[in-house]
Amino acid sequence: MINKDLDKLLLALREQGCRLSGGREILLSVLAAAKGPLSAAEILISPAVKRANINRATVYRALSFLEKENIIESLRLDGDERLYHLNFHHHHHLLCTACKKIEAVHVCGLLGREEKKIAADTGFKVQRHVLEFYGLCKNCAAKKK
Amino acid sequence: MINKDLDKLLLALREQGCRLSGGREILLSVLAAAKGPLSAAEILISPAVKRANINRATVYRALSFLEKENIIESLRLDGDERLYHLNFHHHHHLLCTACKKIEAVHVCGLLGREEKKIAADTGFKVQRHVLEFYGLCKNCAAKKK
DNA sequence: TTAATTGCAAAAGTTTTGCACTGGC
DNA sequence: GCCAGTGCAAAACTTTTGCAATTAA
Repeated sequence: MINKDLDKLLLALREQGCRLSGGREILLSVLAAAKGPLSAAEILISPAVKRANINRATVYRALSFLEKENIIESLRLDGDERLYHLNFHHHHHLLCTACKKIEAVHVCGLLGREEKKIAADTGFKVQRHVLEFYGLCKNCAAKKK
Repeated sequence: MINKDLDKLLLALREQGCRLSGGREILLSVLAAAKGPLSAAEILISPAVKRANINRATVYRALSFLEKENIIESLRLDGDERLYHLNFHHHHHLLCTACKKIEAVHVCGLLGREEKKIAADTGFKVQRHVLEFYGLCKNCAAKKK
């Protein structure tokens, strides 16, 4: 499943006429294997990237390139760094403030309606949204009791 | 109105037993006068802060203190810096990707329901959420046509 | 008085850039 | 062969910290 998603994205890249360099492919495979969004720092210390000796500047350049091409998406959460993940299915996140775990969640229907309402009320034309939930995951909520 | 909001927050600060130093008061007045959330850099170059010669470190320390005390709220959007605004009414933002204007918008009812659903489905206990819309404001949308 | 707040300067952390070299197509 | 992509080192930018001096309560 992960590989199927990844293959689709690689195909999309080629179809957009982009070069698929070694660095970009490794980077995408790291993101595809990750359980949640990764920071540039986490990508840099991932075994695959270290093994291939991919430079910090290259990682940043590839990330911003892939984001521009809509292959990946970046998030700014409370922390200091930007987080990246594959842009395969649009989704949102549940961030546990205790253990820092990040889970994915699908919420969108209701925002579509809201966005239409915003357009009608204010004239603002929504192109995309960012929605993240902060709180306690099941485990941490149980511990706190 | 701005001053009424500000006064309430200053009162809240005192009631929480916090010192109300000159720096903090100026900083809050700058945030109160702003049309949208401000970055630390914008705060630093604001006339009031420059006039009072408030140090960069002081601004950052005051901001994180005030955030901890729930007097202000901070956001991470696409840009590189954190943005701050008074935490008077919880709200969200419409960010114009063309002219960078930021408008406030109130959306929350529907998220409350969604958060209950998340708790029921996943056990995750939502404490707060971040929701921001990116797109084109009325003016910019009209220009693009 | 005295504990909290501030200024200053320096450090830490993240991300970007210039330039010469390499590699994909 | 050509242009896009890369490595390296240095810079830029945002935010934090240690310490001595100051200030609000």
